[in-house]
Amino acid sequence: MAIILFATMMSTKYPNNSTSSLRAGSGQDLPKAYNPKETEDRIYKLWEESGYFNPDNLPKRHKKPFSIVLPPPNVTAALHMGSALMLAIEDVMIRFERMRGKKALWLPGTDHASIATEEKFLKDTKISKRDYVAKRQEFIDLITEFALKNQTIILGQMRAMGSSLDWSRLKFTLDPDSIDAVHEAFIRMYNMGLIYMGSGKVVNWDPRGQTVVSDDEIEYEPGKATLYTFRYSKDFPVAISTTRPETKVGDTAVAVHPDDERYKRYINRTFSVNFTGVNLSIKIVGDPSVDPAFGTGAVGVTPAHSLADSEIASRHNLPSQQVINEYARMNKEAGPLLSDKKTMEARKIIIDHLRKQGLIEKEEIVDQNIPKAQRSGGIIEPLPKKHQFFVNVNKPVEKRNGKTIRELLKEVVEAKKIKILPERFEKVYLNWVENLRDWSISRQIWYGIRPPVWYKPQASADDNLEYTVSKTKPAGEGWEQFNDTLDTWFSSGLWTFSTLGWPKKTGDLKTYHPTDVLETAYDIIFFWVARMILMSQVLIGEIPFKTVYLHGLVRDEKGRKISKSLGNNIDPVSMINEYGADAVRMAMIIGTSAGNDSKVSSDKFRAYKHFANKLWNISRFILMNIPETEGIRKAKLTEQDKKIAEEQAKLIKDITQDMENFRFYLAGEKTYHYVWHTFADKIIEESKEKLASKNPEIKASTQKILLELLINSLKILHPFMPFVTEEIYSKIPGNKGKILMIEEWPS
RNA sequence: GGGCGGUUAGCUCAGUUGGUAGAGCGCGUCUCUUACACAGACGAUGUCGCAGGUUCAAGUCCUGCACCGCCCACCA
Repeated sequence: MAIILFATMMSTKYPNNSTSSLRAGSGQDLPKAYNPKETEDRIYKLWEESGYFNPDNLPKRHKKPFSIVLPPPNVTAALHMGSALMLAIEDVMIRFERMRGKKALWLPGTDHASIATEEKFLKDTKISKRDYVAKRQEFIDLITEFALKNQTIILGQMRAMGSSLDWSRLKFTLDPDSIDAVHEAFIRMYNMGLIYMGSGKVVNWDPRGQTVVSDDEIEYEPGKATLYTFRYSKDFPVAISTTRPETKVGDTAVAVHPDDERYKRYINRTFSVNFTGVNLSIKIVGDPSVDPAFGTGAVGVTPAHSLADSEIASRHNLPSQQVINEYARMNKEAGPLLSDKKTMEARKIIIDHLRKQGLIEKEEIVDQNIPKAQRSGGIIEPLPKKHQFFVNVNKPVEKRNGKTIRELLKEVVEAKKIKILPERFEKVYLNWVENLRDWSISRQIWYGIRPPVWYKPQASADDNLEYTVSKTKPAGEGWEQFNDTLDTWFSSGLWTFSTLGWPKKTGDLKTYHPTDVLETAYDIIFFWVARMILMSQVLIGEIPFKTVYLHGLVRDEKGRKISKSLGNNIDPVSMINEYGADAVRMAMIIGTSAGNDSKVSSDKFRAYKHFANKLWNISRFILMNIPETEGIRKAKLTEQDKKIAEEQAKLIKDITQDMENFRFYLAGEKTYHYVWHTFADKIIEESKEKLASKNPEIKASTQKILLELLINSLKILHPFMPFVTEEIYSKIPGNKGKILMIEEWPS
């Protein structure tokens, strides 16, 4: 039915073969509609075979280097629309700079993303890590297989987007040279005293993921909790308040404000109490961090299970007693009543006990944020853990004039050595630096890079571990490498220079570092952007990039965040298949300003698909009216046509400025508007009469101006819509063998 | 508790340095005209969240407020 209808439409529309009446010209060979599917693979192959993705192969005019490293996608899954936006913007920048004569390098890579990949793998396969305790290598092999499968998909998606990445420089964070760079970085920072092993520091423990996580990997979920006010025992002089009574068996002190008249006389006295069958020795200390107005003004200090309390404890030399283990259960030290109970069960038991003893003075419901591990969702249990490595952010770095990491991080942005766009994120960044604590880099994840640290499991006492830091196994018997792996951001923090060959002194490093732009989503400004600045400051004394351009998050049609659990992920390749890569790119870029979230909508994709087709038909019309180009190029422009050329030159100047100032959405929109509503609707419409003119000068001038406008339009559109413009460019008579991708940007 | 963003046409969103509002989709009428119906011509629709202020002039700058959203800190 549909087919018949279509055929009828066609026949009524074109009763007599209308194309045959057209003048001779290559345009008549072109189909009526642009076909992205038929074009894209062919054009991408043409680009790849030209070798020009690799800046080393670019013609001589490309002198000044321009470089961007691609934020390496995690090999957890196929790319989503956010990555498509990233690829589109970065390819626009690279193609623009390449055409302007820069030696443009866009360096591709992927990230093993240790914790994220491991979590995703476990979820997808329903494998239990416990079953592999004795078979760690087997487990790693399975994840590697999973990761490589995703990597293959990802690299295909990047190509489908038209990304002009230099594949000859492709990197993966687990490549041998990348691992070597990580080891080198670790060793250097260790020797500089910037990496240290904590001895039982309180860490953020994720009982579900069974690993330590950094402060940045915690998300807070709003919730309610009961705040209990009670005394440890009847004869204890002060009452304390807590939402976590189960931790109180680990208390070693009560802190009050030093000037609090109510408690002043007890300060520095120690009391012995029996609390739920456990004998506690509680010292009352005066500490200015205590707010006398909150609760009773007295805090039970649990050094082992609270970061804040551990800080109080270190100020007063208090002992620490761990009572909760790594499975979020009470340990033996919690006493026979609580031992081996889950923390929530223990809480009930303690509350029952306190009620029976009449020790509770007050119960109230309060708002409380529950800290959860970002990846696994496990509730964070602060606890002391041995043999964990940290990056010291407050230690003076000798090679950097004695400035600390925190100072260095602050300085480069405040002094505008690194520009962050949109500017408001500078504040966000600086606020993070202000609150920065030592960076915990040890993870109990298996899929990742182990630190270059060796120890003797048999010979070493747990408390006094003998270890050595070196790339290779030390001489002698019994040495084994640490089982922990490093935070995935430790390796990606090196990305701008490890991908260029560091620690070797390569030509690439000299030519392309610091990179020009780091383009990424704003949600990894702390995880990644800040860590890259940190690593390059400390290890090579350079900034990693001159400008940070942050794009927003891509949301679904309802404005929701794209997530696996909502199942609202859209595969960019399915959109490309439906609308063409050029349309997807345009739709992602236009109407999306820096740092602001955007929504995907099929309407928008369709609109830009229509635009690609419009451009196609504009070109078809012009090519139909231009039999050859040589004579036309020699023709003289009429005054009127000169004006038209000037107007286009003005627009080009304008959009060039927009491009230079990272206003791609404006440049794209202006170009779109010009091509459709000025070039097609006005100039071409008016040209029809002139092309039919008996005056050969008018006709020649018209042909010349149309061709010029078309060529320039193709050039300025090329960064946005590389496929269709390249395809049309190759159809212009006289362009055989030319590649639009490296043609000169018009001015 | 601190900080940030948004509030502009029915919907989704642009609006670069202040000069009486734009795009896409949608809507109405007409149109096979030397390319394109994935099109063209014409058209309707906004007191630019609210209240003040600066200015010859404010969506655009300043102050306050409301609602929506985000980030950071985290008090036991």
